Amino acid sequence: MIKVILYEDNPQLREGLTMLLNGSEGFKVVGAYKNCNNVVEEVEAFRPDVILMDIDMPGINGIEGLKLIRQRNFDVKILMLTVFDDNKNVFEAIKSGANGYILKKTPPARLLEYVEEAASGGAPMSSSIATQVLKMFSEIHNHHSEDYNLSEREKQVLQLLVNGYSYKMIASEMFIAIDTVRSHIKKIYEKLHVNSKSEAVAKAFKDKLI
Amino acid sequence: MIKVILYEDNPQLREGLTMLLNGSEGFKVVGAYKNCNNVVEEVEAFRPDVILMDIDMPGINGIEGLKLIRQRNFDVKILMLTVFDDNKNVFEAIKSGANGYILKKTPPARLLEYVEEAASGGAPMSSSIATQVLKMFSEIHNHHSEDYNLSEREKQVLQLLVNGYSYKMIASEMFIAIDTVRSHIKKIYEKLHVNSKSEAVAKAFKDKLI
DNA sequence: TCTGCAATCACATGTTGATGTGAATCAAAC
DNA sequence: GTTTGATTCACATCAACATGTGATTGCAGA
Repeated sequence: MIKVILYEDNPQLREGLTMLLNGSEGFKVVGAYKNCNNVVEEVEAFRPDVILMDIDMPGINGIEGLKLIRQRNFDVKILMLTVFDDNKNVFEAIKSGANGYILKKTPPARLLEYVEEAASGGAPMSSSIATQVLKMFSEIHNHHSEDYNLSEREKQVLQLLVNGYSYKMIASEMFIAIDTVRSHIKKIYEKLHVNSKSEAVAKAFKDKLI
Repeated sequence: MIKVILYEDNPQLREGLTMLLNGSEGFKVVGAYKNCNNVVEEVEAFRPDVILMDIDMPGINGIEGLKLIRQRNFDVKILMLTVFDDNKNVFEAIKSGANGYILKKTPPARLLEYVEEAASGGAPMSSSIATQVLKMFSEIHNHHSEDYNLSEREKQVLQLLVNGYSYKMIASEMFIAIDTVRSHIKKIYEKLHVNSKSEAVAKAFKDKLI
């Protein structure tokens, strides 16, 4: 039996979901509220397996509710419910520890599957949401477009710069003269189009050269 | 009619998938290969809507195949197939532009749904994979542990340092004397436990203070 | 009220970094 | 077989940075 709490401000939808879940084998709604104002107490009292959490609610909204629950380390799966696949909220919810993110227009049968999936440790997502997540992910990790044609030796020097080494330290670390270090760094600046150590370091991080 | 190409080295599974898809309304297998050695030519020739791509194959493997296809900007959805939800491969596939990632043990009916979902722009994922993706995501974005008690003014200075400003530029940007900039920076170094501009910049990035 | 502390400025001194100019060696590419 | 570019080193000069020491102002909390 999967115990569920609903947070949803729209009374019709709240009632509808309650009836759907209570009318289905293996689900039981142990609470249904129109906002998250007492979310911690409610979760503590009823210890649900899954929470269906609307995002847009008056008072404490779904994202804030999610954070409050996660702060307390309750072992509960939280499925976010939303009308739109709004980029910003998806991002925020996921990094705050939501277990899934589904659209309200999800058909009832599919919704029951999602709740079961969440309860058993999965991460159900409406496909439009999943697409967004993958897109965000690949955007984050495909930033390293350029590599500026740094030579091996130049990369080593840049690495040491990033680690906070002075020219002198780099020279002794690499067993070369300090003037050679200067040469390399000059070349690096040309290639990265910068003209100071800290700009080079910043660029190394930004472009994930390091 | 969704045109599909399969890449799968195991002959039984390849045959099985071909029969499953060809035997189902709305799907047609236009090619089935045991490796990616000619992947670009094959995709070019048959212009499939969806590719089912095994990861572990002799010769050019699935990840490499994926990258080859994405390099050419073919408009094709690629579903990765794998036995395990191996962290490293999931990560690599997603950032290389896979549209979905599913386990081989996926039941046939569900697999057909996934192919349809991919064809219509979704991002089907087996739930254990989705869980991993969300976990990776929230790990990446919950790194900002400390904030070192920097004052507002100090944060401003650090921000400008990160942007590559010199002391002189910071002074004129903030309408203060250069000696005041020095004072702030000295304080910042103390708080961050560093002793050079580039170390401070590096730390700002690492700890996501900026 | 007194005490921190953030924010501001000043002066001095030594270190480090940035840039210019020049040159030698060696391997790979054309 | 010459050119290109990576790697190495040298000398010189000026700008930028790091550090120390000290001082004033003004706000906020004990």
